[in-house]
Amino acid sequence: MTVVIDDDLWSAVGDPTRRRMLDQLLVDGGGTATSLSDHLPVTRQAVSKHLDVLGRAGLVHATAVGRERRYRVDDAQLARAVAQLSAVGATWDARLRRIKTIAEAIQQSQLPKTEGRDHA
Amino acid sequence: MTVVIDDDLWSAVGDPTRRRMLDQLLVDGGGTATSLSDHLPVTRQAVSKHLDVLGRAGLVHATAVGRERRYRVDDAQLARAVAQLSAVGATWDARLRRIKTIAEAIQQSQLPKTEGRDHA
DNA sequence: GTTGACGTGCAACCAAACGTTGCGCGTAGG
DNA sequence: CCTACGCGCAACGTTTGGTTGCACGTCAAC
Repeated sequence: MTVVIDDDLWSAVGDPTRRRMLDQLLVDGGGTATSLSDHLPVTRQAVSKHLDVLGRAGLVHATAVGRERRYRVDDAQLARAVAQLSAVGATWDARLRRIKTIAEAIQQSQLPKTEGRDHA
Repeated sequence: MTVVIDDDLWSAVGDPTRRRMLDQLLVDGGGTATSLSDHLPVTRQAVSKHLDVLGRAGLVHATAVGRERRYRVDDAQLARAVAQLSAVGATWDARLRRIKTIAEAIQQSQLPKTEGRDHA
C-alpha cells in the first residue's frame, strides 16, 4: 500500500493551466502554443513553458510542421497519470472508510477508554 | 462533461508534502505540526504553513489542546477531493478511450482522407 | 514559585515556479 | 520583396515552498 507516486507526473498534472491544456489537446487532438493560448487566460509564452514541463514529464510530444510546432498528448503516459490519481484517491478512500468503520464500532461497543492512539 | 473542478482543493492536494501530511494524519488519526515534521523532510514551520493551506481548503481542522495544536482531517472534504481526482481521471480516461476507438475505426475502414480535424 | 524544556507563532529571508512584456528570427504567402 | 504569423530567448515581477532566528505561552520538575 501507500502507492509509489511519481511526483513529476503529479506536479505536471497538478497545475490547473496544464490540466486545461491537456483537456484542450485531447479534445482537439493536438495543437500549438498559440492555438492553446487562444482558449486560455494566459499568454503564449506561459503556455510554451507549460508545454515544456509537460514534455519533460513525457505527457506530450512535439513535431515541427513548417513554422508551427504541433503538440500531441502521449496516450500511454496520460493513462499512467490517471492511474496514479485514482490510486491515491483509492488509498484515501480506503482510509476514510476504515476510520468510519472503527468509529461506528466504538460507538456500538461503547468503549469510553479506547481512543485509537497507537504510538508516538 | 468537463467536470467543474475546485482549483483550491486541487492545489491543496497537488503538493507532495501536503499529500504526505494528509496520509500521516489519516494513519495516526491526527497530529501536530511538530509531530508531522518528525516524519517529513521539512521543518516544522513549513509544515505549519501547509497546515494553514489545508485548513483554508477545509481539509483539516485544528483544536487547541494546552500548548499543542492538534489537527484532524475533515473526512467529508477529503472525500470531495477524492471525488474530484477520480472525476478528472475518468474524464481523461474516457477521452483516451474515445480516441483509441476512433483510431481503430479509421484503420479498419481505410480512409486516408479523413484526418479527424474538425475546425480551428 | 522559578526554572527549564517543549510547542507555537511571527518576521525576515532565499529559491523556484508561474506569469508578463519586449525583442529578434525564421517561414509562409500576397 | 515584404508583410504577417509563429516561435524562442531574455529580463523582469509575484506567488509559493522552504529555511533560520526569535519571542511568547504552557507544562512539569525542582
